[in-house]
Amino acid sequence: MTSKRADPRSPTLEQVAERAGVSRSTVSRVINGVATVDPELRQIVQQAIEATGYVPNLAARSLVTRRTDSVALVVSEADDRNTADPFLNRIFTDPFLGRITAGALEVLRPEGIHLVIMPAEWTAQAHVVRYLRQGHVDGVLLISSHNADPLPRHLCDLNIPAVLSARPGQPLPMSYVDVEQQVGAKLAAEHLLGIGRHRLGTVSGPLDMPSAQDRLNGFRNALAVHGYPYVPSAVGDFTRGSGENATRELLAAHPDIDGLFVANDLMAEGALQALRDLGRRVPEDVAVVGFDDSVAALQCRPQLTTVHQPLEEMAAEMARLLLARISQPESRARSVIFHPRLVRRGSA
Amino acid sequence: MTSKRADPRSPTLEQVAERAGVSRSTVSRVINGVATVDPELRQIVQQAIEATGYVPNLAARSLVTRRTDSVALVVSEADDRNTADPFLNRIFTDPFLGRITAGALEVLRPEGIHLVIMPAEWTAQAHVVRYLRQGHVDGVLLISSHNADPLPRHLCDLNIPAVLSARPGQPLPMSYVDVEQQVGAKLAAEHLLGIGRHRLGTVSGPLDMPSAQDRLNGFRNALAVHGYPYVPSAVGDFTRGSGENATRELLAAHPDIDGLFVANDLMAEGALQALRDLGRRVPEDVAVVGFDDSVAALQCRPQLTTVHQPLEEMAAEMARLLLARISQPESRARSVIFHPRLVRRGSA
DNA sequence: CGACCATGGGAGAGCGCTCACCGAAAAGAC
DNA sequence: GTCTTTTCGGTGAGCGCTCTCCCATGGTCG
Repeated sequence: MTSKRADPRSPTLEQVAERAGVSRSTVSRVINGVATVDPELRQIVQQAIEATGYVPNLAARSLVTRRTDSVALVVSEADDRNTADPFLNRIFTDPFLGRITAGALEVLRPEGIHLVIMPAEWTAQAHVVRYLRQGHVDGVLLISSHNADPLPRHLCDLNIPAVLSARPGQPLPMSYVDVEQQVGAKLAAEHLLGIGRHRLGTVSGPLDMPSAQDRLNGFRNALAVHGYPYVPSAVGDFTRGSGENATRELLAAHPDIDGLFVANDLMAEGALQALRDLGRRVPEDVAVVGFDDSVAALQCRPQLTTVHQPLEEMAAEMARLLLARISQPESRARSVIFHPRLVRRGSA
Repeated sequence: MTSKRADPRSPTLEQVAERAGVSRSTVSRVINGVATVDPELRQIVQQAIEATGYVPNLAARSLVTRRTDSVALVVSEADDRNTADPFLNRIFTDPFLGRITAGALEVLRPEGIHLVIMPAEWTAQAHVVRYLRQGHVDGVLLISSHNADPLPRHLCDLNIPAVLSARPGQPLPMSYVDVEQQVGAKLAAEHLLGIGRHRLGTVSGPLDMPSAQDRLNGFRNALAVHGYPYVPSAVGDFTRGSGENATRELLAAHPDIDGLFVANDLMAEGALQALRDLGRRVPEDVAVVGFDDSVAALQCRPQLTTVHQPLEEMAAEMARLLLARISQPESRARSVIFHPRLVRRGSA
C-alpha cells in the first residue's frame, strides 16, 4: 500500500472527551440528555462538541442500543403489469404516497425518528427484505394492498415490527389502520340516488385488493338496500388510464348510465376524460363520484365530488402504532378504523 | 425489572461458526465471498447459515468497514409556497421522481446497494443532514434545483459524497448530470416556427432555478436568431395548476398567441386545461410544446409534443458517478451532459 | 529426506459507542 | 465532628463484526 490513507475520520466521543477534559461517559451523557450532569460541565462539553463538529457514529451506537431511530415506508406493489406505466411511475405519481409520507412525518419528526421511503416491487422484495433484516431501520410502515402480497406475512415471520396501511388480505397478527371502505361507497351511492340518478354504474379497482372489493361491495349493497339489485361495473387498476378505459367499456355496454361511482380519484379523472371524449356532459348527463379526495379531485373539470379519507391522519396513526410496537414488541396488534365523508364538488 | 427480556436476538457470526464447527473468520470469509475457503467447508458453513437464518448485523459490520451499502436519494425543495399544494404532494406527484428512482435503481441494485428516498423540504433540512452525517448511507443522489438551496454546498463542506441532478446554482466541486436545456428549448422554438406559428409565447418555470432560466433563455435566443426579438412569457412553478394560471395570464395579455412553449409537461397539462376553458383549440388555434416527455404528456388531450430528456439514463449516470466518488473520495468532480430531442405528438 | 513455500484456517485486536457499576466528594443527620 | 446518604463522574466490559497477523498442514523441490 503506497499511502497510509489520509482518512479524515470524523471525531469520536473519545476525542471530544479529551478536548473537554472529561470522560467518554460524560460526553455520552450530555449527548443523550441525561439530567445528572453539572450544568457547567455540560456547557464545556457542548463547546467541545461544537468545536470538533462531532456527530455520534450511528453504527457504534446502534450496535449497542439496537436502535437506529429510523423507520422505513415500504411501498409494495405487483410489478407484472403493462410496462406502459411502470411500477415506479405508478406509485410516485399517485397522490396517495405524498399524503401518507406527510402524515407519518408529522409524528415521526418530533420524535427524532427518520423516515426513509423504499419502493418494493415484488421482483425486488428480496432486496428490500435484506435491507430491513440487516437492521437499517427499527420498523416499517407497509403500504401493501394486494391479497397475494407475501410481504406482510414475511415481515411477520421475521419478527420485524410493522404496521399495515390497510386490512391485510389474510388475517395476520399485525397492526393496521383502515377506513370504512364500505361506508364510503355507501355515501357515494346515496348521494347519487339523492341527486336523482337511478341508472348507476361503477368502476372498481383490482379485485385482488380488499379495499377495491370493499368499495365495490359497499356500493352494491347500498344500492340493493334501495331496491337496485343489479349494478353494472367495470374493473380498473387505480391508474388514470385504466379509469378511462373502464369507463369507455362500461358506457359502451350501458349507454344509459347517468351516475358513476369510481373507486378512486385518479380513475375518476380518467373517467371524466372518457366521458368528455364520448360527448357526455358532467354532471348533467353523467354524475361522477370519486374516492380519496386527493389533489387530483381538484384538478379535474368539473372538480370531483368524492369520498374523503383522512390519509394524513391514518398515516400518523400508523406511525404511532409502529412506535408503540417498537418500544413494546410484545404488545398486541391493534387496528384503527377511520371514517370517510362525502365532499361535494362539481361532478355530482 | 420484572422479566429478563426474552430478546430473541438474531443469531450472530459466532453462533453460526459454532454450529458449523469453524471459527468466526471462516464464516465471515464465506459470507464475504473470499475465495480461499475449502469448498467443502464453505458448504457446511452455508448450511449453518441457512439453518440459523443468519443475517449479518449491519451496525457491527459498518462499524469496521465504514460502509453501509446504501445511498440516499434526497429531494430538496423549498417549502414556502402556498399550502394548497404542499411540498410532499408536489414532489411525489411529479412523474420526475419515479423516473429518477427507476434509473438509479437500475445501476444500484446489481451492485447490491440499497436506495432510500428522503424528502427534504428546507425547513427539515437539518433533520435530514443529521441522518446523512450519522453515516446511515455512503453517499447521496441530490435532487436540488433552486439557486438558493444551501444543501449542495452544505454536503460539500461536510465531505459527504454526493452527486447533483443538475448544474448547481453556484459553482461547486461536485459531480452532476444535466441535459442541454437551451438546446431543448431551441428544438421547441424551431418546431413551432416550422409548423408556421409566428406569435409565440412561453410559460417558464421559477426563475430561481437554473433549468428554468436556461429553458427560457434558450427559447428566447433561438427565436432571436430567427428574427423574433420579443417573446411574451409568464412564470409558473412547474406544477400543473401554476401552468394553468400562467397560461391564462399570458393569453389575457397576448390574445393572439398561436404557439406556446411550456417549460415542463405538468404545466403544459395545465396550459391545455386553460386553453380549453378559454375556448381555444389545440393545436389548431394554439400549438403547445412541453418539456420532459413524462407520462403526463401521454395523458393529455391532445397528447403533448414535447422535448424528451432521458431522465432514467441521467439518474443511472448519477448513480455511477456517486459510486465512483464513494470508492475514490479524492477523485475529481465530473459532469455529464445529455442531449434532448423533440417528440412529436398531437399538440403541436 | 530435509528445507521451503503455498494454502487455508484460527486467534485477537479493535471499530465507537452505551451502560451497569463503582468510587469520590459533597451534603445532611445525629 | 463522625457517619450515612446523595450526587455525579469515571472505569471497563462488551455489542458483532472485519481484518491483519500467524500457525499448521501438505505438497514440491533440491
